[in-house]
Parts: sequence; structure tokens; C-alpha cells
Amino acid sequence: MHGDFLLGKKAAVTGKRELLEDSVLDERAQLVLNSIIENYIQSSEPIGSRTLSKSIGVTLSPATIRNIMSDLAELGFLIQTHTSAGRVPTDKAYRFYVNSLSAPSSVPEQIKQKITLVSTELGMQVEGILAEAVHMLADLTKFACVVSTPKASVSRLQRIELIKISEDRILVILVTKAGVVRDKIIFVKDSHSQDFLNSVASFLNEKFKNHSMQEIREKIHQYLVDDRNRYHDLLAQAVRLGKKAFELNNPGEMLIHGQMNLLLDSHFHKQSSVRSLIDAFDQKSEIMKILDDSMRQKGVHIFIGIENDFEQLQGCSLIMTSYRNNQNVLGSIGVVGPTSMDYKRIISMVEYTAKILSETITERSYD
Amino acid sequence: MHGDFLLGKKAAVTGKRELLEDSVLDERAQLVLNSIIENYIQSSEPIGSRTLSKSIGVTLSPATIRNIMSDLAELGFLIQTHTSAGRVPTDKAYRFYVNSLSAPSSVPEQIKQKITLVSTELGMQVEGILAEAVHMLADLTKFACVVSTPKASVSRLQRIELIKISEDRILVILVTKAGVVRDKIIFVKDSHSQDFLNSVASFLNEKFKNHSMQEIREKIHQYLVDDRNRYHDLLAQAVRLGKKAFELNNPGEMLIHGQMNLLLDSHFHKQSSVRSLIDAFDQKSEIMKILDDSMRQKGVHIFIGIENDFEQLQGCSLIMTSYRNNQNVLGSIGVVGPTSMDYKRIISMVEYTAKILSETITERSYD
DNA sequence: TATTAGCACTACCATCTAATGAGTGCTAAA
DNA sequence: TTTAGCACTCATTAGATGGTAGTGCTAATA
Repeated sequence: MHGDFLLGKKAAVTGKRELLEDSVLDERAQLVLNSIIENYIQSSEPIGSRTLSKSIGVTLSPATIRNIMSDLAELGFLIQTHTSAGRVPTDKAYRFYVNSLSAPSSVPEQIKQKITLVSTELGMQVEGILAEAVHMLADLTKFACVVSTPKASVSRLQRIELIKISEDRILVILVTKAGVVRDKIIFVKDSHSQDFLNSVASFLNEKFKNHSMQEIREKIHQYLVDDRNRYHDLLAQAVRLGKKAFELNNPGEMLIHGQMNLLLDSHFHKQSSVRSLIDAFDQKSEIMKILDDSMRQKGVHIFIGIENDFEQLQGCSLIMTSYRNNQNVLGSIGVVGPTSMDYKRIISMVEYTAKILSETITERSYD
Repeated sequence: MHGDFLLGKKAAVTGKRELLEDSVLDERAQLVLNSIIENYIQSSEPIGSRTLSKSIGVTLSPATIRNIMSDLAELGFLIQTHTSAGRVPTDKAYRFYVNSLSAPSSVPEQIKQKITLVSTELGMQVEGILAEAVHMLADLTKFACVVSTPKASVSRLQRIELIKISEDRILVILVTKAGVVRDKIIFVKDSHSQDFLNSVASFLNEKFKNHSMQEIREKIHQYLVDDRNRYHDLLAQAVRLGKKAFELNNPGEMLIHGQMNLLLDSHFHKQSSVRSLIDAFDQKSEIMKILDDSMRQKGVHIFIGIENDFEQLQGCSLIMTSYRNNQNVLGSIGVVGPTSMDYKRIISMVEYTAKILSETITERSYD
């Protein structure tokens, strides 16, 4: 009865025990737990036995529910903020809830209409489309939203240009099939004429067009370990410049939007873990790592609270998935929100947005 | 005795009346006013007569100070939040205060050491340097910080590349002397071979290198209004493609950092004008306009609260100045903070940062 | 045996009250 | 012109209070 969604790292490790406990929960306990979670997602207020007894479908007296709740609390699914308060779901409860979602619910037609990327019409590049997507998803979910720009290493070369900037600097421009333009400067010892650079560039273009950056790096490495003297000067130079040009040095970028939404969110507003979240966003690298990881496997990835390796994110949940063109997985997009978010809704939105994003980028790829 | 800083728009309009009132304030009143302002900048709490009587250098009894305060309130320099509270400076008071700052105070050596841009070392491009600058300034001031990327229109062409993407799409890459790489896609009716595009590009490069985008647009316009038939086919095509390629369409970008700082700032925390500020940042266009404006005139530009044309910014103050390379003014950088910010300190920091930024970018310009 | 009703108990929350204190304005004296 | 003194205002704080939503436990019930 488990869902399609992959487990977060921590959850995956403790998978067996959870399974065990899942089966320990009888049907009624599951009903109560899910009901509490859904109520809490709506209201952000602790749920009491009386409230639940009314809102739940089946007729169960508050007392009965209290007993069940007490059991659930003992199993670690619920906690009380204080003695006489209602119960609140734990991260473990959310994990249980998410796993029990059988299929990703479809996005309501009304929302679907809002998820469209219009920037296609303008002569907009990939980065512009990503910016629009991240903007839209943040507005729609009212949480923070992140997207990683296409990894250079996986995408294929469309064209390389070498432009002489000064005696010792060359501007390298890489255009990938995915529609991303990357530029960087390399430093050289010997001065080259622009004409020479043009020859080198056209050599590299001829040789490496349509190859992935990864492949190109490997091939160049090959050339270099081969006895260099066999090649004439142009080739040797081309290879040497090429090595520098294709070195991956930019760690990949990431766009964020909607951090402010989190600050205004009632749930974060109460518990003031905001500060650490802000730091997490400023630091970027950790979130980048998570985005990278979720590129590697298919499907939607969910990290709930404590499951996050990065401590400062342990107060919230992340929902991530990858986007692609027709050739490669390019990057990932996702949402950062409170652990008490409406998983069903957000998951479907992230999924659908990634789908639309993939389609849009595929259209604009240079193939 | 007025300072070097330009007045904000509103203030410039009402300049005469202010001058009049300035002279109405006798020396003692000025002392009291400045003292209140500086106290308030420190504490963010309304200042009472007794407190002031102690902290002020001269010996003046609370009663006397009360009389002076009462006058200042009548002139619109102070307000009370409620009957029995101390006095708080108005925007008008800040304007008076800022105008009375004789010279920009120098940045403490300790801070100067923190204001350095290290990204130069890496093969980092202009945008990276700007990102670092905005980051640093935000961290230093603990407010929000904005910077506009170099305007394409003012900077000079280093090189243009045309790359065939598909039958009807051409990727245009513009490299400017300022070190900015811009790319965009243009759509064409007739298909061209890459060889043909190369000829066109080399023609445009030869013809327009070192000219500003503005000039280039004008020249192309000239060609077009001349009788086209006089030119042979290549030229005609080149001009037509050039027109599209050099059309300015990207409205200019802007980088923001440190919005979060504002949310945590005690002063904004109290009065909840935060929401509108967030909107202002999301909307970008209005802030962009202010950045643009402050490119046009030299010096530091200060907009205090109500002086801002954009309503949602009327709860805060902006301090802006331009940065440049050795050829042109490229863009501007500045800080957005509460009206009760420490103007002296912030102004000097913005100024110094802009200076360092200009130097760094000049070093990296392609001349 | 599982469920439910009843009851005592707990802790939060909003409301009220009174006391405190920082501040003002005004008037009269120096 | 400056200052001291006094009455007054209003925000803030601390206690006290009643109400409410919740729990756990026990005994009765189906």
C-alpha cells in the first residue's frame, strides 16, 4: 500500500522499522492519524479529541479517540505542546502520511490553467524560463521555491567561441544544446591572435559538437596523455586551450523565490526557526546539494523535517523533482515549506510544474 | 553649510521653504534636533526631555528642552506617537539632518578592510563581482542592498557573435567592453547558413567595435533610411539582422540581497509596513527606476521616507550611488533601510563600496 | 472486552484591574 | 529667559479572574 514517492535518506535507512510500525497501526488508528494530520495541515492548531470526534467520518466518542491518540503518542506519531493541549503530528507522522498517499493526486483544472510559462513568447532564454517557473510556483504554493540551472556537465555542446580580451585573457562562451549560454574567462601565458583563436574554436566545434561536456573532458584528457608530439601545433594548442575552456568551475547556479512567503506563513511565524532558515538560503550550497541529489533519481523526492541532513532545514520540508529536455535531465525544481504543508497539493503542483517546465525547455532546445 | 548630498525629488521641490526653516532654527534648536535624531537612530525609542537633558553636552534643564521640542514639533520636525510619549523625528527632520552633514565621514579603517572584492581572483565575470558587492554591503549594513547590472545601451561593443540555432532562430551574443556578456534569440523569416552569419558578424564587428550600443542603433537606423538598394546583399542583410540584434529588449537586471535583514530589523519589526516592502522588492520595476535615475547624476542620492515617489517605499530610506569603469557610468548600487538608519555610517559605506566596485570593474574591463 | 460517560485536573488565553513610570504642558518663581 | 514644580496622560506591566479546550482516569455499559 506504499506510495510511489521515494523516501528521504533518513527514512530510507529506518525503512524497516517504520514498515513494522505501520502494520502495527490498525485501520482505525490510521484513520485517526490521517485525520489529525489533515486537520492540522488545515488549521495549524493542535487537534483535540472532541474536535476530531466531530470532524471524523466514523462515529467514535472523544474518549475512544483519546485512547487511540494516547497510543499514537506513545508510538511517536503525536506530541503535545503542553499537558492540556491537543495533539500535533510529528515528522514521523508526516512520513507515514506521505507514504500512505497512494497516487499523486491530479492538479485541479483551475490550477493547471495558472501553471503556464508565457515567457516562451519573448526571445527568452532558459534562465528566464526558470525564473518564471520558480516565481510562479512560489506564488502558487505560498512557500519558497528553488530551481537549479542546467548542469553544464550533462548537456551537449552546441558551439564554443573564443574571444580575445587582452594579451593574457580569453573569454570563452559555451552554448549548449539545452539552450544555456555560459561564459567565463581563462588566463593564458602566451598571447594568441583572434584569428588563431577562431581556428582553434572551429576545430573544437567540429570535433566536439553534440558531445556532452563530460565526454569532451574525457576526450581531451585522452589527447593529452597520448604522445603530444604527434600533433601539429594548432591541434596541440587547441587541446590545451580546450582543456581550460571545458574545465567545469562554475558550481551551478540556483534561483530562489518566495522566501518572504515563509516569514509570513502562520506556522513559521509561531516557532521562530526563521532565522536559521534565512541562513540556509543565504548559504545556498546545502540546498544546492539537495537539488543535485534529486536530479539523480526519478520521481518526486520528499524530505520531512528531521530527515534533512542539513540541520538548519530540519524545521521544514522539501519537495523536489527534476526537469529535463528530450535528451537529458537538466536540473531540479522544488518547494521549501513548513513540515505541516499540504503535501498532497504541493506534490502535485511541483510535479505538474516540472512537467510543464520540461516541455517548455524541450521546445526551446537547440536540436 | 549645506552638505554635498543631492536632495531627493520631493525635497528638491520644497527646497526653498526648508532653507527658510533651517535658518529659523537657532543653534540651540539645531543641537537639540540633531541630538534627538542621533539618539533615536541608536535606540529606536522615542526620546524624552529628561533623557536628552542628560545625554546632551550642554547643560539644559528638561523644561527648557521641552520648550524647544515643542517648537520643533510645531515646525514639523518631531512627532509624538501618543500624548505622553517622547518625541520621534519626522522624515523632514532626517532630511534636515542629512543636509547638515558637512562632508561624508570617512569609513573606519576596520570596515575598509572588510570592503574588498575577492572574486576578482577567480575568472569571475562582472555579474559575479556585482553579486559579491551586493552581498557584502548587505551583510555590512544589515539592511537590504540592490545593484543594477550594467546598462547595455551605454557600454561599448567588444564583439558580436551570431549562432544558428534552427531554421528561423539565431542566437545573438553581445560582449561589451565593460565585461558583460548578453545573449538573446532573434527570429528570422529566411534561413541563413552559419557561414553567412559569420560573414555578417565579422562585418558588424569591424564596423561597430568600440561604439556604444546607442550609437550603433542610430547608425543602423541611418543605413536603413538611406536608399537600401545602394548596398549589396550581404550588407543589406547584415544591417537588417544587426537591427534586430542590437534592439534593446532586456530591461536591465537588478540583484537584491538582504531583504531578510529588514524583517529582522527592530524598527521595521514594530511598524508592520513590511508587507508593502516585500511587494516593492517583488515588483522590482520601481526600485529599478530609482537605480536608473541615480545613474544620471553624480554623487550619493538619498531618498528619505515620504520623498519616495513609490508609495510602498515611503516607509524607508534609500541611499544610492553609481558605479563605473574608466569609460562610462555603468549602473548603481545602494541600500534600502529604515528612515531611522545611521545615515552618516551608511552613506560612507555605500560610497566606499561603489568606489571599490568601480575600481574592480575597471580592472576587468576589456580595454 | 471494547467503548463510552463522567469527573477532576491542567494550562492557556483573554479580560480586567491597579500600580508604575516616563513623558508632557502649564504656571509661577528665579 | 530659564527653571522648578505640579497635575495630567497614557503605555506598559503584573496580578487576578473566569472561561475554555483539552487530558487522564475510573467506572458503567453494550
